[in-house]
Amino acid sequence: MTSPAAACRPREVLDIVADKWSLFVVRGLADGPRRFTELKRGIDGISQRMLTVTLRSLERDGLLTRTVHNIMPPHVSYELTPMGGTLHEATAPLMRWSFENLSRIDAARAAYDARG
Amino acid sequence: MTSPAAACRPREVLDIVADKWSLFVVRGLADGPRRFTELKRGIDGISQRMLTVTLRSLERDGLLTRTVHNIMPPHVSYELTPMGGTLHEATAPLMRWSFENLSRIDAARAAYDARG
DNA sequence: CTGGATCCCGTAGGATACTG
DNA sequence: CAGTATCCTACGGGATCCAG
Repeated sequence: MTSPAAACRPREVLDIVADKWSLFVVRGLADGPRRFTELKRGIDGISQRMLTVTLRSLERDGLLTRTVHNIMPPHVSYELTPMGGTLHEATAPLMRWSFENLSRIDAARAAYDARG
Repeated sequence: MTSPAAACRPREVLDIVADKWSLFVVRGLADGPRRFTELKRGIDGISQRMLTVTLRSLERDGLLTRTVHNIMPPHVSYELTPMGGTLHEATAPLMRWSFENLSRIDAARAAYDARG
């Protein structure tokens, strides 16, 4: 692509947001540490594989920490890092916007589809 | 904060955000109406097909309007609706977060990969 | 200039089964 | 409980050609 350096690259960070599950995991950890199964129960529709993959990715990005507590029985807890916390705060307006505009978007879609 | 309920479906709206190109298109229209080729030039790496697809999707959701000027040569302009404008505003904190944390994320990734 | 129509490939991601 | 390992399919998305 050889793009000029002038192009800022929100791409890399927005890929975190653009991920299908990342924001839901971040949101699931917003109120404090959670364990794997707690997280899975709290995120509707996520598969165990995608929860694992997403957690690994967020851990790699320094947004959450993974702590193994014991040998047996296995007990692993996940917790947002400070940076993960600020990410969650940064997404708050977007979340609010989502709730406030869901019905309007539904209406727009219906109208668009009706126009054929 | 973050009341536990709200088991709504942010999924549908977050899918807009989770889209690879939507936020870039919204951003490209933030300063006023733009034409197809202007948008394409402004969004680094987007293909003509994905720009078309993304524009259609955003139009369907009521986030932007498409206006065809019946002159030669063909002239189509896209413009954010008020709702599209508020979406852009809602993403502002996230954009700011991106710029502020890019280097930190790069460092976290490097450290993670080094440990691995 | 603004796209629509095809072709084609890589990968995201779901289902399932197995392990420490 | 908290994953890992496969398998497999759908769809995202790039390249290319064509049309109004």
